[in-house]
Amino acid sequence: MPKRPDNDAPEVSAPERSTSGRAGRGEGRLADVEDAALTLFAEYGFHGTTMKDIAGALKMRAPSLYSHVASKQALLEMIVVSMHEMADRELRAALASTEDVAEQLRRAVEAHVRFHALHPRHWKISSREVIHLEEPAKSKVRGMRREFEALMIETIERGVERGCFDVASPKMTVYAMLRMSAGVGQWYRPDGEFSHAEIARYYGELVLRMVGHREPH
Amino acid sequence: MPKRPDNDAPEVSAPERSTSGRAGRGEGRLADVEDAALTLFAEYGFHGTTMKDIAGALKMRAPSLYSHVASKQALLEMIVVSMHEMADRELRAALASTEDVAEQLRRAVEAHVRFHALHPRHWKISSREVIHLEEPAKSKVRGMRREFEALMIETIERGVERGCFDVASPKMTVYAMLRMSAGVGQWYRPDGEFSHAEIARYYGELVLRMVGHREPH
DNA sequence: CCTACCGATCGGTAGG
DNA sequence: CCTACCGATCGGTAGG
Repeated sequence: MPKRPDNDAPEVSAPERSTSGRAGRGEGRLADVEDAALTLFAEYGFHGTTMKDIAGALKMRAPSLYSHVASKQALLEMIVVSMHEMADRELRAALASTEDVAEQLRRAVEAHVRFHALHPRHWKISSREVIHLEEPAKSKVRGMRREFEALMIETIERGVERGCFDVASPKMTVYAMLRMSAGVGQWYRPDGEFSHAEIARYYGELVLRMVGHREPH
Repeated sequence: MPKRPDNDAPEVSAPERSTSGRAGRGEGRLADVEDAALTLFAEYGFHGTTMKDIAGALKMRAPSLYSHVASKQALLEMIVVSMHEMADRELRAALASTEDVAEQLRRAVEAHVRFHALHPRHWKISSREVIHLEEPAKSKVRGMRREFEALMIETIERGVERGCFDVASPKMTVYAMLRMSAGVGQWYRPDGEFSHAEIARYYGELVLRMVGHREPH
């Protein structure tokens, strides 16, 4: 049995005011519920977290949650879908920010690493709980992932065509770099040895080495 | 709710004989129980799998499992601990197989990639369910992981000292390569585009590029 | 936002 | 290996 705080009664460890900066009632409460779910799902898993746990973190009773969210499943959907939308937006912005394909790749990796360092709960939940998403959300998310990978693969292929990358398999290379970047969210700590900016820079360099980029940068 | 097969009665999809090749009774049954748990925990998560599910996969009733295993928790422990022992053994064998540090690193990566390609269920469970391990198993596993990382970091440091690697942060480099190698278990398919031997070879090369290895190999 | 409560299901035990 | 059954807890609803 997972050791998770018992919430037989509302507790005193919750945010005193709304995370979204609002007054603690109204539409801002949905953001609070999502934030509590984010922390608890990431720590104990979707099935290891109960609606009572989430409510307890907000000093509420479980049934009260249902005035803000339709179901536990809907909470999971919000978390996973919004994460993929954010990551996709950042990737597209990085790719659109320059014409130099090596610089596109570097910025894409830096953005991705920073994203995972700053949103570790989202990826932890997304990666391990997709299987528990109901349709059509599950297919939607899987499609978004494939699209994300395709954008990265195309970028590397473009670099190979232009002669600045030396890559035998763009697909395997992308799988490798996406996993290592996402992995940052599992070991990065804000008070740790490296800042997220340092890590992003370092991983950007690692990836340029992986693709055999030569020119001075 | 996860869509997992209902097992109101024993079903007909289970192994007809013991996975371990024994007669289907006796000590071989423990291996069958572990194998069924491996598949179901990997697919639906530890909390998303019930003892009834595991029993159903073996055409049994849930209470019968308890003559082979002490608890659901004990099953999780067996899976996670044995995985880390296997991976550790393979790493040490790779490091001991040659004096050339670049070759040590290459073989370590190849072994690690192959391991994750061949045992994807073990890592999927280990990575997401450590949190649900009870003490002292949880601390033991975390110690084994740190030791594994330390062995890899030392290898890279040795390469830097000998002048064959160019690495600014062995620690970050190891985190990166371990994540990307473990990630193979999540996309490799036996009937897919690449064989696990091809992937291992490719990832070995990627890592040698990451560490700035130059000499011809 | 609450109390009261629902049917379903959980991991595990008793006792054969 | 089984049936019968335990206390606890689950997500969610009713009705304020």
